Amino acid sequence: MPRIATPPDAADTSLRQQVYASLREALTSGRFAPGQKVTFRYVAGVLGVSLTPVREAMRRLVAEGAFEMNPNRSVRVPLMTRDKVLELRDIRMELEGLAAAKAALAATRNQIAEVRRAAREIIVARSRGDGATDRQKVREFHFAVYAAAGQPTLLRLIEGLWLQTGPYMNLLYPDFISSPRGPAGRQRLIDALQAGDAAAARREMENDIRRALSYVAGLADENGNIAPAVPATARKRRSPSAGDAIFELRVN
Amino acid sequence: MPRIATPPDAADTSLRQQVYASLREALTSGRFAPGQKVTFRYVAGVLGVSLTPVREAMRRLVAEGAFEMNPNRSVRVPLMTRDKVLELRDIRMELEGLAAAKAALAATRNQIAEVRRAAREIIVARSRGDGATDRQKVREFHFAVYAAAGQPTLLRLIEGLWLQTGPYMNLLYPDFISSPRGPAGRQRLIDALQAGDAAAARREMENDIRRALSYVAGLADENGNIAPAVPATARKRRSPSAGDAIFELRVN
DNA sequence: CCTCGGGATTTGTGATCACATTATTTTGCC
DNA sequence: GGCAAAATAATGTGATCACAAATCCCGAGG
Repeated sequence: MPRIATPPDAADTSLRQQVYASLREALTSGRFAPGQKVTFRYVAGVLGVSLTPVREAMRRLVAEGAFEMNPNRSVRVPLMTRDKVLELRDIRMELEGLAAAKAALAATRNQIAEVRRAAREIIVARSRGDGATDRQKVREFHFAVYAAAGQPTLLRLIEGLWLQTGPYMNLLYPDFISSPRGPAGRQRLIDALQAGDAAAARREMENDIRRALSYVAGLADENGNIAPAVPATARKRRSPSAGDAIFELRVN
Repeated sequence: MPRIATPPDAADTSLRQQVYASLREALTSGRFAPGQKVTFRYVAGVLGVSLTPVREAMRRLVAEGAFEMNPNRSVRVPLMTRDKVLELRDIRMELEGLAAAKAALAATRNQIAEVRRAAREIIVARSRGDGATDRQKVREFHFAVYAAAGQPTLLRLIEGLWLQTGPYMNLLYPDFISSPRGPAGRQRLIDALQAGDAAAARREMENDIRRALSYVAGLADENGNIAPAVPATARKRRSPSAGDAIFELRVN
């Protein structure tokens, strides 16, 4: 198996890294509600670690835009607006289009096979109405392409962008996802990778992102807000503890 | 005065933020040598603060790619390779081209005036052979354009990319910079902004970045390395203290 | 019933300490 | 004198504590 662009912190076993991975997982799978307040001590309590690694992990996520911090120091899951979605759409079209174009020029046979496998699994999950697996496989499909581009910095940037749009991608279900244009587009993308046609690969990737995020932008209310804030945080009076099941520390 | 995209941490007076700004300044102005080892305690000693804010600032810079951390836990200024420059070139062409295109559609009269002013100051500095001011004004010119795009996430991404290429931009002096194509290109970019011609603005910006970073990539040696490592760190035996003059804590 | 104030609580920030691991220097042997 | 091994120093990591600012809660006053 050829090695593909491996995240540089693959062997990082520090608590900070585990907390970071846990929060990232929780964010992308939608276990935090938009607008929800998330305190350092709460996370530290649930994960059973001290404040130090939590602070560093959450500060990084703030820097990446996955959390936002008010000037009056409180960390929240960002609310999404139409303008923000449109900005992210245009950025993602550029970067993920670039990655697809590079992948068309650089992908190995095995890497293309990975892409193809993910595409098949999307169809299977979708036929079963399994939205969670569907989303997971869509992610694998995209990142199989991006990994094939062999550009580590580009991959890191794209991961950061997915972290910001991720919690809102479930808004695509079930209405948008039923369109038959998705599978056809993915097939054309695979064909372009196979043929080494960078321009076509870029075009297909751009179209995919444009369609999905334009749809999400269209869900905004008259104020431009999408998926409005949950009624604040269900304030925990008791001290949080492991097993609160919001998320878990992922041990490797 | 119309509001333009203001950095979200404009009013952040925390030590962490000041350390972050100081290190960023030191990196972009080339006060750290590529490959140089930079320890937490060293920075803390020079800036006269404890490890805590230094750790958080440097961890963020590692996440942004401005420092790199070996698995055997030592933080270094990254070495640049031809492949990395070419990857950054292509990413920057996409994102800064996008920003220029957006700026052409959104720039106000005052924002265009800012761009024009920076362009004039580049010419002045260059005629004086003042490389440091030249670099500073080139940066101001570019970011005046990006700010006019009014896209905060895009601006943040571009800042991160400049942080990575910044220390190597002085390699453009004095040979590359003497080309007369730079000023003419900037004028065409200004004209495109004025005319609201997004495609032309994007083209000029892309050409500018392509020329500069392709030149830098061409400076690589036979191993693909650019500006090889300085002879390790001038190891400090005595404990570092304020006034070591490598960089200073910027107090607001 | 709503509004405003004041005290208790929560929460992020920064400093300090202990510890394990890595790096460096010194020592001892051939 | 050269080299390996032990000792010493350096360094990142995580926990804990103190503190100030922000927030929350509750009751007095209208």
